[in-house]
Amino acid sequence: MQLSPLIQRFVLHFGEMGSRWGINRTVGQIYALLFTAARPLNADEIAESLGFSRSNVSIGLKELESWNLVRLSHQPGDRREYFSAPDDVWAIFRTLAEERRRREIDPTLSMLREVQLETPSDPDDKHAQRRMQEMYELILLVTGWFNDMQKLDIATLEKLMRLGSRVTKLLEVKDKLSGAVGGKPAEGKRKPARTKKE
Amino acid sequence: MQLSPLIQRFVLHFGEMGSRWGINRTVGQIYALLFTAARPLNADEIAESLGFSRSNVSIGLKELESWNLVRLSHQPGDRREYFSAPDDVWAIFRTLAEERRRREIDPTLSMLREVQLETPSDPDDKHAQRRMQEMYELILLVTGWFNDMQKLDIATLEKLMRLGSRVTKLLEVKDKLSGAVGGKPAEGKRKPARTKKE
DNA sequence: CTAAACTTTCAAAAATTACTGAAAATTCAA
DNA sequence: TTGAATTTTCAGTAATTTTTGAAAGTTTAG
Repeated sequence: MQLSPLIQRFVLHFGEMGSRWGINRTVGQIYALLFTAARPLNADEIAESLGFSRSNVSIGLKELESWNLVRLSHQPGDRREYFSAPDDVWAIFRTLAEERRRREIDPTLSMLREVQLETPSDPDDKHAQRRMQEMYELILLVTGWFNDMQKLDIATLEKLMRLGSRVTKLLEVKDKLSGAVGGKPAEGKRKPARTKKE
Repeated sequence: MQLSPLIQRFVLHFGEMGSRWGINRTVGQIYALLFTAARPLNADEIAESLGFSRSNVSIGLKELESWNLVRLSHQPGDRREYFSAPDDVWAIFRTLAEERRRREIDPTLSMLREVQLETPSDPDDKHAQRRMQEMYELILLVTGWFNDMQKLDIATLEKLMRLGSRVTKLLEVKDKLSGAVGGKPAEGKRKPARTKKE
């Protein structure tokens, strides 16, 4: 299967970017191809289109499966497996974020958690442990937030994103309301929220 | 300089994770060491502590500089350069996010933008182009939001994060208010925002 | 300017990772 | 069961990346 220049360009780009994304060229190209394809493709078609060996494609697809980034399907009267990328780009984004967290963040969090339990042997050690704790808390806060955002349904999430930094206006309103009506009072002194111009 | 077991563990972890983060072992370990160190270190100290060759450390530091992740300083009466990681973990997080966007996302965005200008040659091509556009718009929305969030000052950002998915409550309030008071009317039909339980 | 102190560059070696073709394993229709 | 179709594994090779030591380059005190 000959690739059109349009698709070719996309596929090659993903192959090259692969290294920066922590995946290899084969995997990047396979995914790009599946993403743009109008119908599911089987491993032979992929191998032929991209000029990789059949076994290389097999390994690449395994990798993509482990990332939950491909769907498997079958065609009537054909024993081969057909692969496709999920249609919903939001779903893809979520999967990607989730898997990255699982592989790239969670192991670090456990390490940091365990390291907190050890007893520092000198002042330098104590300092190091404090730094690790700061890192731990930041990661926890950010990933927790990410997690929360991922739980929102798409429509809400999109609304929130389009709101962008104007969300601070809502925060101000909220602070005022909860102050006046007697809801949960905010902790600490409250400065007016401001956006910092970069 | 002998590393304590505590710091050793942290340093080795960062070295190993390096591959998943798209940096190499040397760079990961150097950064981990600087992050935990109670004072700036010079290149020789780093090389000795980690058991890398001096030149390897030099290259690693260059890489970290290109990521804006280290600060340079000098000690009185010493010509050597001393390196340290910024104290503020939030600043580190921002730098990291910014650099990653620049290297990992921006090139893809330009490619997608350019590819939109080409004329698809057949229905498959047309489909591919549509998919690329979906991807483009999603990335644009998400990175734009990220950008906005990065502009907030830390206190506000932290408040927002701790609010988590409860932020939807504010969205509801806002919708009600703007409807009643006659603020900027929301575009399209408005369904009550709901969080989807995963 | 010179020499000592320090840093960077670079070619080559070492280590790691990607890729292939052939063979083994699996699956399923008959 | 058998055997044809298909997928996976794996040992060897190729390509890439990392690391090093030596040499070259830079900076600055005197």
